[in-house]
Amino acid sequence: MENTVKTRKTARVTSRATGGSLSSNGSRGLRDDASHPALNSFQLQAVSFFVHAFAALSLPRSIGEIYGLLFSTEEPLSLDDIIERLRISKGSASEGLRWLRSLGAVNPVYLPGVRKEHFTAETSLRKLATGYLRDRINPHLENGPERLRLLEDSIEEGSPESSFQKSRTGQIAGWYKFMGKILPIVKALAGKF
Amino acid sequence: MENTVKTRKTARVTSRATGGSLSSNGSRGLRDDASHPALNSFQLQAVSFFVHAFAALSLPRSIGEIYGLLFSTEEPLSLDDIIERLRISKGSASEGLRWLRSLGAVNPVYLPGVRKEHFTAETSLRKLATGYLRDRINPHLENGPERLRLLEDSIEEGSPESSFQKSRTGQIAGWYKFMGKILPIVKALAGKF
DNA sequence: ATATTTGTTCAAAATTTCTTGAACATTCTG
DNA sequence: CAGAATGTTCAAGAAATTTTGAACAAATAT
Repeated sequence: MENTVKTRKTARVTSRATGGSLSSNGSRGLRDDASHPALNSFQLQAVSFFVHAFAALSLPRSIGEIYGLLFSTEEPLSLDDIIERLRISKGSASEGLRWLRSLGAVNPVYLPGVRKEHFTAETSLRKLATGYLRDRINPHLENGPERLRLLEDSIEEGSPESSFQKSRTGQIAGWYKFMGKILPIVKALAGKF
Repeated sequence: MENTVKTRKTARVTSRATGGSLSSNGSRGLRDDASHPALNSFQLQAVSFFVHAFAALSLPRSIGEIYGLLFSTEEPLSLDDIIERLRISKGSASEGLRWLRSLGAVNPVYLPGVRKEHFTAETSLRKLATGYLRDRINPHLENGPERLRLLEDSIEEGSPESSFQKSRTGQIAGWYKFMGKILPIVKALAGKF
């Protein structure tokens, strides 16, 4: 469902693991153009790490890159810092930051006397998990009851299948109950880390 | 990150919710050509339901369609039954079934005297959750220790950042511990549904 | 052994998703 | 207020993923 390794227009190279073992610099492809601030080895490795981790959630590479850079950098960075260092477009950086911000994965830092907005990575597991669940999981669960009702309404009452169909919708109802139970547990446990 | 609604070559139409509320038949686009077995309303609704649910996990539509059809059909279905009823290609059906089978989301049913392999949907939450975690989550977690070591090895010992970098890698180590704790809980609770 | 049925694989086409870059909006500065 | 700085949006292009369909392989029947 995801496999190949291809080259990009720019110097960036996808880092999809080729099945085999991890190269010491999992994702290269951050151009190191003398005139621009290069990433140190920890930052490079962190970007690689998060690009991979975010890909596991089918999230775009640019988001992993941005989070990885902020995660591995102590000072707050501005949009332009991110663009320069990762050599991604303004559009990607802006949209990526917007996404991370809405999740709560990134914290705005107000630096007195500085115009540009700066950000640091949020690393609290509780906040990250809560944000992810809120933004990516809940929206689907909220539709749940309505979708379930649609399904129930389509049961062919009186037909020979109706009994089977009822057991199936019952099954789904159980799945929703499971989600209702497990999510609070996840949040609670995440709070301990 | 996913938004538009477009038309396909065939009669299929994407069912990406347009933000608004759910149409009574969320995903149409299953051609209803007089010569082929049509889906009943419950099946149509179920396919729509699972296409949507699987999309939440960024899984291909065809997989949702296949699972939805099996879920909503009492009798075991063969590859050809699936192709006919969903009007998808042999390739998609075969690969989709392979994927569902490897997850354990689909059960082969051996019908005496019947050549074709037939399948029913597995609906046990425990089995589905276990399969999903095994196939899609564990592989990433297994790389974890190696990736973490790469990151630790890239810490610039002695530099002013090294302390910060150590706290960051410590953070990640904590995340892995969290996963180690939560996954068994998820499996255990799933077993109760 | 040969033909037929069943299922898999994979290159090319279709589709979706992501990225870029430039236009636009907004806020600040002098 | 004009101009500069900062950030957002979005259409077009690039890249990645999914689907198709046809060739191939395997298994069974005749």
